[in-house]
Amino acid sequence: MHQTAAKTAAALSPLSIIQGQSLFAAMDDRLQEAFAQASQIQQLQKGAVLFLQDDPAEWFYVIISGWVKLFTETLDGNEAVIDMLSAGHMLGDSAILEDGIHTFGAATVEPVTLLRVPCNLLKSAIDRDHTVALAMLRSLSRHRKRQTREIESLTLQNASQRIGCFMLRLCHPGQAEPIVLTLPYDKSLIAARLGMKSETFSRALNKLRSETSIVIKGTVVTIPNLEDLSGYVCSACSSEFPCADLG
Amino acid sequence: MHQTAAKTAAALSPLSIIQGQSLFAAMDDRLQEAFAQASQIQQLQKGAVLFLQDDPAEWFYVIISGWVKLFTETLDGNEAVIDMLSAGHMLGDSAILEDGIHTFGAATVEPVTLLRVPCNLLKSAIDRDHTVALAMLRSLSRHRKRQTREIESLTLQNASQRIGCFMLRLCHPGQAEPIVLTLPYDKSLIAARLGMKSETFSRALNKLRSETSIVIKGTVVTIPNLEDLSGYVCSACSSEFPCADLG
DNA sequence: CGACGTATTGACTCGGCTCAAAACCTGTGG
DNA sequence: CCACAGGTTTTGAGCCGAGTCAATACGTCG
Repeated sequence: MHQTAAKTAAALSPLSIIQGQSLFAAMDDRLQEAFAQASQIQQLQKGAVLFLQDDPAEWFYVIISGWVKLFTETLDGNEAVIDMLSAGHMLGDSAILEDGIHTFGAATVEPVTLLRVPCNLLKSAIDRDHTVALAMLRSLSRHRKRQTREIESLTLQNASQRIGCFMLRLCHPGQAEPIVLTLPYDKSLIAARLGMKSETFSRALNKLRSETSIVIKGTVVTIPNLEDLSGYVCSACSSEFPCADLG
Repeated sequence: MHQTAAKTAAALSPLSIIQGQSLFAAMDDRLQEAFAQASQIQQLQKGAVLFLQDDPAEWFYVIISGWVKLFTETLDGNEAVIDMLSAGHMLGDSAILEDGIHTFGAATVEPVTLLRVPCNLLKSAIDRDHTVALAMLRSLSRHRKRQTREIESLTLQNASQRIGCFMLRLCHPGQAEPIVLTLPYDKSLIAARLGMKSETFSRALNKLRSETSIVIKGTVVTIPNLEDLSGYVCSACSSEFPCADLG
């Protein structure tokens, strides 16, 4: 898993990371250099907090390896997991458009490598450079779509369907059956991510097992028949299976 | 309510509507004129469909008066109300960033007056004009914030709290107690908007009545004590009462 | 007054949560 | 190699919130 980071460590420079991000792809070389100069690669342990809700946003982050969770905490101490992000995703950048205040918190859930980039640099790049603003628009829009699906999922799908939906999103379109995949992080985290308790997750998984043909053994999931699963899951959703997951 | 539209009908020109929108505020006069030229004012009956999910997006809309509901329908025939919008709000514009396909449906829930604007005009304005792109970014960002609150609300608040939250958002910050307000649309619609059935709404409203000091009589709500209500509602949320409602 | 649509109430079911106990892993040290 | 400690996952029993279906009340408009 994290060997990926170690293996390619030699090839890892801020510049190369930046060039791999669609947000930066449209920038000219000088601007990319400027970003690379101002950024640092960070290695973090499990459970490290990148920032908290209402913090002033100094940095945003690009994930190089590992999983990061976005969350909010309620006054009475509950936590809602808003999203889980992995390699290649950016986070915290949207604070630029929110008066420079983070509207959610972010923490690692395992050892994570990431690139830390100053917000003000991005802010001025957007203000100055039209192509950057357009790239940011595309990024925000993708985000919006993701969130809309989230709302739909929470309102219309039950626990088992949400779990099935989660698994379908781990499948790549052209894959041949039977599809074998590994759950990307702890079940209790998946549960939180899907807005349920881990006990409920466990039971709902059993139900999914009995209602479809999938097989779960530890963290390994086998899907013998995609149609069977998607039939069960997508009936309570507005779009059918290959419901374009948005990077 | 709708007299507002009738009264000011004389002053209503596409141009004046457009100039009242923050998205268009930054445009120069010529561009505003071009938009006004290409737009039309429409009067619609209750239940009119503006567009459906997956429709190619030809137009987007600015609401002049009345309420419009945004929704998605699942394959098995359920409907989720994503948002309810009223005068001054835009809708359908985000399709520009989604390959020109609407990602939700929109329909009126009462007689509505609106301005219909061609999408391609906005699309090219964003592509060409940096200030327009920035305005669009701000608009999308506001939208994103709204959605995030939605997700939080659905995961963390129970039915009564969501109803209370809905009422708090109808209050204006500086208002003196007791606050008297009128529900903006049918209770069954509010229920759908808050992701619950109308029976549940009715019961949850009773509960809210018994747990706080609010008084409901038909469509009129009286809040004798804001703190009392917000204490009940906001404990299950990440931000406290005057949780900036975003236009 | 009667009729229709909206809102409420009642009785029941079911899904998901809580609390508590057992089972399962995984890594550590003897 | 085994035993054990720590965490994670699963299972069990009971509860509560929200959905369903059906019946009743309310309001408003003709």
